[in-house]
Amino acid sequence: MPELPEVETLCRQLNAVLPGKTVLAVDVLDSRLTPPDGLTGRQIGAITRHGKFLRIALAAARRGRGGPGRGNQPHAEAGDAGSVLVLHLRMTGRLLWQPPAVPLPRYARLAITFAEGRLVLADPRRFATIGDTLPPSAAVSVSAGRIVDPLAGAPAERLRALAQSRRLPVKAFLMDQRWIAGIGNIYACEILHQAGLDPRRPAGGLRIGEWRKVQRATAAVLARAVECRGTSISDWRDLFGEPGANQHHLEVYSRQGEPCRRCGARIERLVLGGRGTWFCPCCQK
DNA sequence: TATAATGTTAGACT
DNA sequence: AAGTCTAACATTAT
Repeated sequence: MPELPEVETLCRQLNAVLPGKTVLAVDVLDSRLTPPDGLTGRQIGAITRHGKFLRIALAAARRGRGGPGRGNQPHAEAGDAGSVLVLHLRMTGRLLWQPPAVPLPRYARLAITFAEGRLVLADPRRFATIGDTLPPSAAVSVSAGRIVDPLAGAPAERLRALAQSRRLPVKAFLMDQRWIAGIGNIYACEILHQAGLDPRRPAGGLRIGEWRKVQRATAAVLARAVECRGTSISDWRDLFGEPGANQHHLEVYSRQGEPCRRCGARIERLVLGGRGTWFCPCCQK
C-alpha cells in the first residue's frame, strides 16, 4: 500500500502529532512483531522518512539517568539502536492516530498509547516490520551514487550511471530500493507513462535524453502524489483515516483495457518481475 | 473458487 | 562473482 508519497504523508502528519508526547504503553497484538524494549516512559522526538521507512526518534527517558555521564555527540546517524523506532509498512500496513476510547481497528497489530490518544499499526497481511535501526541498505552512505530521496531529485546523470550496463527492465530498476529509495509499483508505472518509455526497456539502454524524461516525470509524479496525500486505490488511508486523492490522477495503473488519455490506445497489462505492469503500447516506446 | 494485491528477500539460476 | 529471476511470506478482496 504505501510507497514514498504515502509514507511521506504519514511522516508529515506524525510530526504534527507525536513529538513531545510520552509513551505510556506498548501493546503487541501480533507475535511476529518485536518492538525494541524500553519504549515506555520515553518521549517522542522527530520523525523522518528514509525511502519507505519511517524512523521515529526517542528522547532519553525523562526520569532518572539525568546526571553527567552523557557526552552528547550531535546525533551519530549510524548507531541509533535503542534511541529510535523504525517502521516499514510493506504491502498493507497502515498507521492510525486514534483519540482515547475509540475501539481498535480491524487487523490492529501494535498499539502505542499516549495520554492524548494512541498510534495503531493495522496490517491485514502482516508483512509490516518494526525494528530499532534502519537496515544498512537504507543508510545514507552505502554507495555514493545512491538516490536516497527521489522527492528531492533524481538527476538524469546519476540514473544513467546507476543503470549503466544493466539489462533488467527499467521498471524493475526504478523500483530497486538499493539504488533509488521509495518508488514502488504504482509510481513506477506512472513515471514511465509520463516519460513515454516502455517499462520493458533494459535500463542500461536508455539514452541521456530519456533519463532526463525519467527525471522530470519522477519529480512531477511524486510531487503531485504527495500534494494529494497519496493514492487510495483500495485501502490506503492517512494517519487520520482519510483517503488521498491521487487515484484521480493515475494514467495507467490498474486501467487495462481503458483508453490512454493522451493517445486513445488501450492500456495493456503485463507482468514484469512478478508485478502487474500497466502501460500504453502507443505512447511508451 | 481462482486470482491479484501499493513490498522485500532468500535462494536458484545465468 | 555479480546480475537477474522466481517463489515465498500471510491474508483479504474481488
